[in-house]
Amino acid sequence: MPELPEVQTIVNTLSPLLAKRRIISATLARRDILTPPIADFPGSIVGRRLASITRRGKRIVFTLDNANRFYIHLGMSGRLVLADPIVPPPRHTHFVARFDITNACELRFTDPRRFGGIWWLGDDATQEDGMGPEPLTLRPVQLERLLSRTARPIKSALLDQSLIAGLGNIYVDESLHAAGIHPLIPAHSLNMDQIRRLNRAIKLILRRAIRHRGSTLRDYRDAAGQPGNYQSIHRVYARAALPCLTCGHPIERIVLGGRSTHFCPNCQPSAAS
DNA sequence: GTCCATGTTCTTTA
DNA sequence: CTAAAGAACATGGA
Repeated sequence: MPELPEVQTIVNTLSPLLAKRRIISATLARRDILTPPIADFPGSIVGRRLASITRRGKRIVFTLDNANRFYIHLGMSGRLVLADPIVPPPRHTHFVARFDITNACELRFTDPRRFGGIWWLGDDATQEDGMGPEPLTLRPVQLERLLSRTARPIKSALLDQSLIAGLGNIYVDESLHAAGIHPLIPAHSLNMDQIRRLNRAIKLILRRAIRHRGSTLRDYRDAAGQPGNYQSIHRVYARAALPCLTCGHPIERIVLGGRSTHFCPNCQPSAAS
C-alpha cells in the first residue's frame, strides 16, 4: 500500500489541479467504504469548492470551503486517479467526483481489497487525529522521546502510526538499513547516536522516495495512473537472500509482527554499536 | 490448491 | 496491567 511518499506524490499532483475547484458531481458506488456512514455524502460535497488537498500520515485530506473535511486512505490496494470519463472506470471503483475544470477528467477512487476507504471528519478542526508527528519535520529529541517509552522492536515502533505518522513496511526496512540499525533492537535501547542516524535516514529515504514518485510493488499508481520508480533502488526490501548492495552479505528476511522484514545482518548488527 | 502482498484493528496469548 | 503474536478484513497475482 501507499506509504508517505506515494501519498505525497498523489497529493502533489492533485493539489494544483483540484484545489479551489468546485465539485460538480459525486457518486458513491458502495456505502460500506464510508466511515461513519453519513446519510448523504455526495450531497454534502457537491456544489462546494475544495479549499485544499493535503497529506497527513498516509491520509489524503480534502478540506471544503465550508470547513468540512474528509480523507481517503488507500489501504493496501487503493488508487486515486484522474481519468478521462470517456474511458470506462476499472472494476472496484467505489467513488467518482467531477470538478469544474476545463480538461475533461474525473477523480476515481478504486480499491479491490477495500482496506482503504473514505472517512468523513465534519467541520471540527480541533479533534485529535490519533497520529504521531510527521517524520519529515521530526527532531532527534522528539524521536528520542517517542522511542524511550517502549521496549518493542524498533521496527514495530516505527510502523505504529500513533507514534510516527506515515511510515510503512517498505520505508521502515529501508530506513533501518540506511541507519545501520537492526530491526529487533528494543526501541528504548537505542542510544542518541543511533537515534540521530535513524532520524536522518528516515528523512533521506522518504525524500528520495518522493523524488522517485514512490514505490510500485503491484497496485500503487500515481494520480495520472503511472507507477512509481523507487522500487528499483530498494536496498533491502523484497531482496531476501540477494547480496547487500552495501557489503555483499546476503539480505535476511524474518517475520516481525506479521510483516516481512528485510535487513543486512552485517550492516545492521543486533548488538548495540 | 498454496503463499504472498505498500495497512489497520481486534482478539488471543503470555 | 503490558506487549507480542495471530487473525481478520478482501482480492488477486505468482
